[in-house]
Amino acid sequence: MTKSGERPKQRQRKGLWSPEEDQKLKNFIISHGHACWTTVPLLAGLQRNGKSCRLRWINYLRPGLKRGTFSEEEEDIILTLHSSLGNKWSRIAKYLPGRTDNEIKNYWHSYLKKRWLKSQPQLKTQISDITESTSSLLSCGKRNLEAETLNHVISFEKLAELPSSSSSPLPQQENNTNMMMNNDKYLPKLFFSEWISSSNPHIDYSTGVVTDSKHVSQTQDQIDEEEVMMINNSYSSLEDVMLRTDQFLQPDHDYANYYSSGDFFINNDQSYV
DNA sequence: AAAGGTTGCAACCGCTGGTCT
DNA sequence: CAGACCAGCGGTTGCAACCTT
Repeated sequence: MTKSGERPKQRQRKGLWSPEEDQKLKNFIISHGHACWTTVPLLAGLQRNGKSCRLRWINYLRPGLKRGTFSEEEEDIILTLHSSLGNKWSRIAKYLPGRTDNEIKNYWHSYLKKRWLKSQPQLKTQISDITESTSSLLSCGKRNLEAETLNHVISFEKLAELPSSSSSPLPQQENNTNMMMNNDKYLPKLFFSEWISSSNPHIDYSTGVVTDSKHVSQTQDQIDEEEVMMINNSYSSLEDVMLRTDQFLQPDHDYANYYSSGDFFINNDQSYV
């Protein structure tokens, strides 16, 4: 450290990350977490700045990230949320588990914006129609994915306005298929990452950060296994999430036990266990 | 096959707001 | 209260891969 508190100037690398750098960063954060991003590169032996490490971790290395193309449901969510939130990519990303704000932003600029511009007048009409018809559709039990997507999004938007509460984030809502009773027994599947972060203290899957030193000794295999489980979970479709929230959990189940046993997740054949 | 254009994505930059001293 | 520091966010850039001519 210099007199002014600056760290000694070290030649910092820029540009694409090498597999070796990725491995170093991943290993370091998995075993130590990141108390302060500016110290991470120093302690991990990387010639990068903390900001770069943080970005690399969040956008590429952290567990639970979904890779690959966006589903139609995800596209719809982005379009709908963008119409109400604007370019609030981080907020939009909160509703798409496994997707990063950067990924969503890139997808918007490269593809969705064009689609949106093309279909905007049509989209407005659709949304207004959907809004009008949602309550009647739901009351007669008819499945309409678009209507339910919108309803879902509206519910989540309200949720986002609430003060953060990891244990029980859901507001009381009536006549809404996506919001269950606010008693921690029924929750929509989209909140899995938040549940895991609260029920599994050593890894916060919303950021992928190891937070509890008691678990530092966890092996790479164990972590990889959890990562795979998380990824598998992320690939459940929005329809699964929205239409089956009443099925996938029974009252009185212990989420932490579900998580640790693996029973919590969906089988490959998409049946719930 | 080669050159030029386009696209997609990773990473950087600058700004903002929160926290600490 | 002011300044320093940091994390997070959104806009922008750079570049490799792909496509078109």
